[in-house]
Order: sequence, then C-alpha cells, then structure tokens
Amino acid sequence: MKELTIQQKKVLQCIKFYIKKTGFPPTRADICRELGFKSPNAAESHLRALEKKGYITIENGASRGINLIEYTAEKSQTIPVIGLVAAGSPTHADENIEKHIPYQESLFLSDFDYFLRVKGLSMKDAGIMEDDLVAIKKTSEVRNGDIVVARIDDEVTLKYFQSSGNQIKLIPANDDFDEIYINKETEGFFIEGKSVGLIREN
Amino acid sequence: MKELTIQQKKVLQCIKFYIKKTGFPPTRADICRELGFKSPNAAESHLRALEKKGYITIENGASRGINLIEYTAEKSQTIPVIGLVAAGSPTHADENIEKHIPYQESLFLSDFDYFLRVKGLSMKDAGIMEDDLVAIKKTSEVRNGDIVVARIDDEVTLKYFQSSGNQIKLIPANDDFDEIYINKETEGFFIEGKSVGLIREN
DNA sequence: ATTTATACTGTATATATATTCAGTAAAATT
DNA sequence: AATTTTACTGAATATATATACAGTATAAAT
Repeated sequence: MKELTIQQKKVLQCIKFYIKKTGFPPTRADICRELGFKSPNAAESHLRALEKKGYITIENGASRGINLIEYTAEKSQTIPVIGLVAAGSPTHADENIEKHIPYQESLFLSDFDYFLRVKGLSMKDAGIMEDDLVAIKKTSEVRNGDIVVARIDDEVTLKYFQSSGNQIKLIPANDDFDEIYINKETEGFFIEGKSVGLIREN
Repeated sequence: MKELTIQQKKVLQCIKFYIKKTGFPPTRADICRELGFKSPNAAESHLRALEKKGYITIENGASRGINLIEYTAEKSQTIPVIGLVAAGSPTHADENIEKHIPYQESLFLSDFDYFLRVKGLSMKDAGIMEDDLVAIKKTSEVRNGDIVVARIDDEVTLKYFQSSGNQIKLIPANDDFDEIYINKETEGFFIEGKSVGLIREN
C-alpha cells in the first residue's frame, strides 16, 4: 500500500466523513467546499491519486461514483463454517465450506480463523455436542489440556491435547471413545489449530 | 414504522444491494435497470414512498442522494449478559448485568433478548457447562423438550421443559440432580424464556 | 362514492456533475 | 538537470441525473 501525502489523507478523510454524515459519497464540488479548494479539478486530481494508490475506486461517468476500499473490513467480513468430515482435513477449499456467517470482532476472547461443524459425540463430556460450531484458531502452538484439531493423515478429529516428552495423547471427552497415542514425529500428523470458543444454534 | 408494500421492499432491498456492491447509492435509472422498470418516475415514486414511511431520506437536488435509515443497527447494538444467580431472577436491572457484548443479527436462527451466564452443571449432559452463555428469548410459549429459564419464587434455573396436563416437569441433564415437579397454577412459578443458542468462550 | 395510495409508462428539462484542457508553481524523484 | 509528482486556479462542456408533468389503471381507505 503506497503512502499518502498529507493532502491526500485529508481528502480521504473528507470522503469518509461525508459518507458517514450523508450516506453517499461527495461530488468534486462537495470536496472543494469541505476543504476550501476553488477548482473542482483540485478534488479530481486528488481522487485520481487516491485511485492510483489503491485507496478508492472511481466509477467513470457516474456521479458520486467513489468507492472506499476498506481492506480491514473486507478481509474478514465473514467466517467460513467448515464441516468436520471424518476423512478429510478442514481446508478452506470451497467444497468444504458449509456457509459463511458474519464476522464479529470480540465475539470470543481470542481471534479465530474458522468454525468447525462438529460431527459425533467424542467430546460430549466437554460440552461439545453434534452440530456445534467450534471456533478454531489456526496454530500449532498448543498446550496440555487445550482442545485441538488434530490431523492424522486424512483423518481429522477434535480432542484434548496432552503431550509428555515425545509422545502425544489425544483424549476424547467420552468414555465410549478410545485415546489416541502418537509420536511427535509421526508422518502425516499435524495440529491444525485449537478451539477458542463455541457456538450452538438450537 | 409503517409497513412496506412488496414493491417498496424490493426497491429498498435493491438500494441496499447496490450500495453493498458499488459503495454508493443508485440513481433512479439504476433502480429501473435492476428492477425492470421502464420509467425513471417508477423509481422516483417508490423512493418518495420509502421517504414518507421513514425508511430513507432523500437529499433534494443531489445525485444519488439516498440515505438508508437503519433502525435495527441503532436500536440494540449490544446484548446484556446476565448472571444466573441461584437466588434472584434474571432481570435487566443494572446490578445483574455482567457486561454487554456487541449484538449480531443472525448469530442464531431465532432472535434473542439476553445472555444467561450459567452456574453449576445441572445441564451438563445437554452440553451446557459452567460459565457458558445461553442465549435466551423471552417468551412463555415453550414446548416439551425446550430448554427453559424457569423461575420458582426467587429461584431461577435452566432445565428441560416437559408438561403433561396440569403438571410440569423440569428435568436436569445430569443424573446428580433431581427432577422438579410443579403444578401449572403454582404461585410464584413462571417461565421466563427459552434457550435459542449458546456461546462458550475458552 | 370519493379520495388517496399504489404502480407504473413516457416525455421533457433544468441542473448537478464528471471530466477535459490550459495554466502556474513548488517539491520530490530520477 | 530533467522529469515527474504534488497542488492547485479557472473556464468550458458533454452528459448524468433529479424531477416535474401528463397519462393509465388498480387497490385500499375514508
């Protein structure tokens, strides 16, 4: 992202303020009025500079055709919901994405990357039921007791994480399921992330 | 808020969609193009109707001078989190409100009025753990199997609801707890609402 | 029964608006 | 030293746009 000059920043702020106030973008003349320019071409040039630097887009020929490019807001407006299928890793490939739900900052204490739709009851005693959405933060830095998304080859599971020395134990929260023992260096083993929250729709 | 006709709703949706897509409101001609009208006056009349009914404001003389009035966003930006204390009903009295969290439409399938901070493990087998936030919709219309917030005198609990005839059974989801039997007409008994979702921060 | 609101087509037009062209001048970059 | 970018004024103009006016027709409200 190219740096803006002081004047260009002023113009960008002016556009943002104007939209906030009125609900629609300013004309060249509006910008001139707000910033004290005497020629509409002053605004025009600044707009073209802002466009060139990637801060706005301009719809040619359209009145008030200014579109703010908000990277922060656009980047993660929605969070994907990924199905936890027994065979298959939770990738962001389109075919695995169930739907998108609106993103909300500060929904959980930690930020997170996607929701995992839970299948099965292996974590029932941890209060994680079938069809719950577990908020997953992609990370391999997990601690004992964390609920993690672990991948072994093509199989993906949600389990408690417990490591001692070189050995890792994946512990279900349900007596009907067995613990899984793996070596840290096992090929095809990977910690995808950890649970930072949960949502249930009922 | 006056009711909108089907066509007026279409026009309002069209404006919202257009702004989302382009960043600025549509012209009369744009609306005609989107909705298949052949005269700009068709759009104009609908806009004036929307203005009259309070859904938009129109800046006279300005191109694309449409401003959406979003009541929903302003009305309830935050949702209170209420502590479920053994003695005491979940009221919206300030002293019972733990905090407010940002409201998000369509977080759950149903709308809801507040979050209840769960104390104890009486609903453990339903996947409701200590400190979970249960989204509560205030209503007395509940069905068998619903998880409800029931008040008996000053005591408030979260339980499964089961009614047959005049008798109501409040069933915990934990063998360590006992079922509660009440008569529908018992004084001091009241259904505060029902659970429509759950959030867990961990 | 009359008025008002809804739901358009179709034409016309004043003006709001983008945009180009011609300059001036200082600052930054190459 | 030459070129480009920034930062404007000032004037001109094609066209994008709001908006009024004249109709037609149906449904809803008074």
